Amino acid sequence: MANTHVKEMKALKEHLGKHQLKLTRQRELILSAFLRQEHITAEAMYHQLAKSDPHLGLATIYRTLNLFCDAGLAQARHFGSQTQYDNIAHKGHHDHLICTGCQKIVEFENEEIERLQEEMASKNGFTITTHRLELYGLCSRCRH
Amino acid sequence: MANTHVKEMKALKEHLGKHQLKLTRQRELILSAFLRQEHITAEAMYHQLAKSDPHLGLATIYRTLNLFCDAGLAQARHFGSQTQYDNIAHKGHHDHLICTGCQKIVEFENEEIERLQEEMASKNGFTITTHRLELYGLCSRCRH
DNA sequence: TATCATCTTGATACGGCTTATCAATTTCAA
DNA sequence: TTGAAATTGATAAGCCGTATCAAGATGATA
Repeated sequence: MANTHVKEMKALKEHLGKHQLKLTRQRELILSAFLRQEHITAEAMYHQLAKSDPHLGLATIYRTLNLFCDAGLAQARHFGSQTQYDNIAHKGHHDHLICTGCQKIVEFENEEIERLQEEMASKNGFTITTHRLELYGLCSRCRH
Repeated sequence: MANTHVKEMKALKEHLGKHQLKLTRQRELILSAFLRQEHITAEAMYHQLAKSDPHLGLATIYRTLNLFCDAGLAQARHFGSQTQYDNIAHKGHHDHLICTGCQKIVEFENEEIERLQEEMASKNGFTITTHRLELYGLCSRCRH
């Protein structure tokens, strides 16, 4: 495990400890691979990791990515017929523009929107830990 | 068919005409039910319409809702494991503040955020048809 | 309005994605 | 080191949406 991901590793261990779960070789491997991505599907990760560990099961990948969601490291997003697991660390300021024609995804960030979100939250007594903003529509190509 | 939905009916007929498709009893029934909703799943509509027409097939609902998407009356959006069909005519959106402690959901609206969304979209060549904004965090009560 | 090519429907089989199941294995606190 | 408890891998099962196809409905045409 690269020491660049110490923070996330620590967060995971904390979650595991709190819920009587165990740190396994597979969980370390999957975390390491996951943190290198901005977002990935279980299937894609399965093929990617087949090289380092040919016996790693697809079910384990699904279970582990869902575990990361519980631990606050990942966020699941349903798109098309698949589930994308977003890396929260990268995603912090990445919102999505999604073309419903060709499924293209464009990422963007806007500080002003973030600021207004904070404002709306505090106005309602909330403290935001994460958010999700997706704009659906047609890209210039698909509009015709 | 209620005469309140004349405009949408006309749009549908236009699409049907252009593509050599036919206007059927089922399509009229489903359109009428669909326009009363802001968004609905095929399954939900299936149960809802079972009263008026017990023989209406689920496949027909899926086909017809997808047809509405093609005709520009509806917009499919993947949510959880299901597909929500949004009524395009309903433009008023509410966004959500979701407490991860007690699961409370607070709805809010912010014109400025909507405006900035449009801005980001057009900057990337997109035309937005719908969006989704969810802020996750803790409400004042759960913060302690 | 009767005809009939074409489209649509309803029932259901099918396929893709994700989760449940369970025996064997691994983890980790004592 | 030991053993209770969690995890894994293989795969069955489940869910959602689409494809298939015979039977029925539609609507352009005469």
